[in-house]
Amino acid sequence: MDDSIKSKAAKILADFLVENGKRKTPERFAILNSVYSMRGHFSLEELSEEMETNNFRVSKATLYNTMNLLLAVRLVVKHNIDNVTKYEATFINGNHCHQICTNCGKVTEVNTMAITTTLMGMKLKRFHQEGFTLYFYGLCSSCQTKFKRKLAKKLAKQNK
Amino acid sequence: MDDSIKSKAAKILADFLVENGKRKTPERFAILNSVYSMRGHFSLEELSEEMETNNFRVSKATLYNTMNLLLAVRLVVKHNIDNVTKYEATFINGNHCHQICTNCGKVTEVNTMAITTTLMGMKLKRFHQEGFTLYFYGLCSSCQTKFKRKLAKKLAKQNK
DNA sequence: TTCACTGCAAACGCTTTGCATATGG
DNA sequence: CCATATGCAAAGCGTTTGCAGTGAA
Repeated sequence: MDDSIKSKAAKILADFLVENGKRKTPERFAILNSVYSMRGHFSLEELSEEMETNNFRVSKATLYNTMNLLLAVRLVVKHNIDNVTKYEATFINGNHCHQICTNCGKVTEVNTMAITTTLMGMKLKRFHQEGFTLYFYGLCSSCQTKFKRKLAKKLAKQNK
Repeated sequence: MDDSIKSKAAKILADFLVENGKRKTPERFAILNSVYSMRGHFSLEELSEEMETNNFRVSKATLYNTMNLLLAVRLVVKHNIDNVTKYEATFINGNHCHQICTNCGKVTEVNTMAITTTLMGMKLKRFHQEGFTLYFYGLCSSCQTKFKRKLAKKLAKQNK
């Protein structure tokens, strides 16, 4: 991961902490560092493992507490898909949308610059927007073909 | 709630059940009926209460099971905001977006026809879209003013 | 008649909480 | 110094699971 991104993220966190009268503890920066070492979606457990490979152990309580801080600053986004919680660093990969297959549950990412700029540029009433999360629901390509085959079979049966 | 919407929803469910070799049990239709009697976001518990006022009691297992069916047909959408799960009937109020305040957690709805038509019309690669969910994150108006006051105080202090 | 569905209660696992200890400012 | 954070372990609670009984097809 690009270190300049990491240091930018650390600065954002530091400013936020000072601004809100919170402490700049080593745990918080170590967690942020690990978060920005992860690729794509990750669970708390996976994050914890990443931290241990860096020889930095933190308690679950601290992990949860810190992730909530990172969420508040939007250095991290949280997803809850099929009752599974995953996190994602926001600076990496920037704003992107997710496609979720309602049949098999597969999640894929879509980069849609057009949408991003439209949505980020939106002026909302009585609301100061800082970001967004967008999920598309539907059928992934392999589930589509499954359904087509199923349908074809059914029609063949009817025409017998 | 408009009964024609309820009966349309019931038809969608019935078709889905037949299509997938599932049974048309009274519980499933009673649950759907209650779902479409709710206003806005609701929890499973609130849904359960609504059902009891209709003198129809179902077990939690059945409630969860059925809500998953309704989610699969997209007769219902599930939100998980601040670790709280809420459901919402999709036919009522159609497609709309949510504004979530990252400071106080307040959730408000936005009707943005423009966005809806843009997003629904989007052709996604290797994906057959059937709907979407969009969340805007930022500061609600009252939290904005709070921050402004805080900032003003701070500046006044510095200029002393 | 059969197999999917329901109800019940127990199990599960993620998240929160309380308290003693440690530490940043 | 003291208010905030951390670690640990226990508690909490929404969701899932297993199994026996029920009922739709």
